[in-house]
Amino acid sequence: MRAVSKRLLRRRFSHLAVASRTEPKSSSLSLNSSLASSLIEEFARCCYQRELRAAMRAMDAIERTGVRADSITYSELIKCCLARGAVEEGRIVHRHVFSNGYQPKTFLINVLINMYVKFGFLEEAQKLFDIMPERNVVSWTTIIAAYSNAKLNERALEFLVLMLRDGVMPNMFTYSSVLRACDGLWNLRQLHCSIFKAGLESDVFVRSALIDVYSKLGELRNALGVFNEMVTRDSVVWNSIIGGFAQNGDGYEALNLFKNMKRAAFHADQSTLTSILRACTGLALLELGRQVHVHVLKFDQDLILNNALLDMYCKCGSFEDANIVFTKMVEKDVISWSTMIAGLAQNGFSQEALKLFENMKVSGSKPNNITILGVLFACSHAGLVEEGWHYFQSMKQLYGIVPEREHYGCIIDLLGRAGKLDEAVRLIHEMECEPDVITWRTLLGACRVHKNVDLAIYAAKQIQKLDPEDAGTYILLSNIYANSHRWDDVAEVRRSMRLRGVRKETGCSWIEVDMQIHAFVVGDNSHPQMEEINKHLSQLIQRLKEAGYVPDTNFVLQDLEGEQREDSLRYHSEKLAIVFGMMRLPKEKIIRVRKNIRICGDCHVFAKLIAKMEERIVVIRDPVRYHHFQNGACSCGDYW
DNA sequence: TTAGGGTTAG
Repeated sequence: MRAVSKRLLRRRFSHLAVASRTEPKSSSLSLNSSLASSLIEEFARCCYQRELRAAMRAMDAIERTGVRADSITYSELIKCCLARGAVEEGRIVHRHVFSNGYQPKTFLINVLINMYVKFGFLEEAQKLFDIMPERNVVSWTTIIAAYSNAKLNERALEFLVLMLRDGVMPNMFTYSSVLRACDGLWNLRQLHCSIFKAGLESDVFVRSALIDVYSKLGELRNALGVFNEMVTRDSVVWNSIIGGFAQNGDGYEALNLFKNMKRAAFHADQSTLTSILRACTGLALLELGRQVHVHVLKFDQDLILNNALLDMYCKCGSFEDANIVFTKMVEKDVISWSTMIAGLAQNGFSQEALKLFENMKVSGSKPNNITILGVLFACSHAGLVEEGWHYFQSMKQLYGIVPEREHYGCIIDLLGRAGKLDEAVRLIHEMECEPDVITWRTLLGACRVHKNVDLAIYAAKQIQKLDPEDAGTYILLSNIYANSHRWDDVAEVRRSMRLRGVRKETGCSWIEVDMQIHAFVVGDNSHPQMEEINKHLSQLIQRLKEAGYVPDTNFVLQDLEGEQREDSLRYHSEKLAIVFGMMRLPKEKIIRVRKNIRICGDCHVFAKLIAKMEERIVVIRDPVRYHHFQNGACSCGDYW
């Protein structure tokens, strides 16, 4: 126990001595002021040391002497209850506050409301708020913040309107709370205007809330505008803007802002590092991620940060590192398990993912909808039809998780890949939720693998009904026609694309070498070493051909002939990136390539052969999964 | 007495 000096107690609780002299006394009891003073001193000591039970006893004793504790005394006791998480004692104080028909001051009711809010009893907070004779800005702000935090956005905004009608002016506390309740740009702009009119736009809390909400709505230019206008920034504001860019998939800008943050002499804390890890994850920057890991060690008990680290290693294709972090983690939650399960599944270790799911259940952690998605993904990508069905059908019964569109999507993928296209279509029609573009595109992908042209056309038409601008559909359809040598239909698809202004996403691959990112796009010769890369690639292809490699021209979209067809395959961006990696990275280093569209069959064969012939490990991450190439094989088992 | 930032899928 801490030793407390009397001087400190007097300074902190000087008001109590005053209270013992000024508060109304019971008429039937004469006050023994010396007894009250000593009890008050005992009460103050207990509150200061958070000895709740002793403080409650002291409060009882004080009131038995006929002294009613004042508002500040009660509020100290409520702080004590909050610090101890003592709900029942909080309720007892509540009863004391209102005993003998006493009408407490607005200040004290606010404290009680705040106590119920912090304990999570919103209804009780609301009841107290309703019976208040007078409500000040703190009363309104406390209740608005409570609804904002509970994600009851409409209610929070409704109370702001009621507050204004009541003639109470919101302050910076109110605005920073209510901003989080904005789920649309219209509300946000209105509030931003009100903040400006009230002259509160310079408050750092309000600014960080504005940055955060603009970011969450994807309005990064507005978020950056608010940030740039700030004269004085603190670390939370920096974290808000960095997090905003990281969460919206602009890792480059997040990293750039992080550099500026360091230049402005701010240190990275857990929140900063989490966002930076997310940026590394999005850009597949494993080496930078490893450097961030060194800083994460300072916060090795931080669960959120460790989870971000797990995700970074999984998504950057280094499952070994993820496993080391996961094993060392003292605390694991459903996100840690789900990240690892999905990470294993995406990296092609389906059986291991399912084993980990069993371990998770043994550990007592309860799976959520995302965990099950990872499990179904593992089954789907390994062609485990029976296991997938089992998990899908039991998820509601065992874990109370209602299948959502994404879960159906995994099963449609599972059935489709296994060639059970009719069953996949039947399931789409039986879904409890409406199929969306992704559902139909999943079926379309399966049609392409199994060359079912008629069903592909049906699926594509469903997609085009929902989204006539979807470029992916045109590409897949064009692919199917090309593989069936239906060049007239290919031309028709391309004509429709031109008419609608739909453009195919250009394939791009990235590779990190010496902490620099190198990007490769078909037909773009701007890379300074492109001549050397092309030369190296031609030599490699020649050697591969001598070893039996035949370019698979079925993946060529255009209706080209002979060598022209081969050429368009030769310069696929992932091939350029792999060759560049071979040129620049030592043999023991893994060649890690990130791609914006899915890997084609020819590049897949190429990577397998290169891995064998050059004795290298190649990892390619496409938007859906990872391919680990080693010894002439891929972790996906050629099923993707 | 009231307020701000970070993690899993899609």
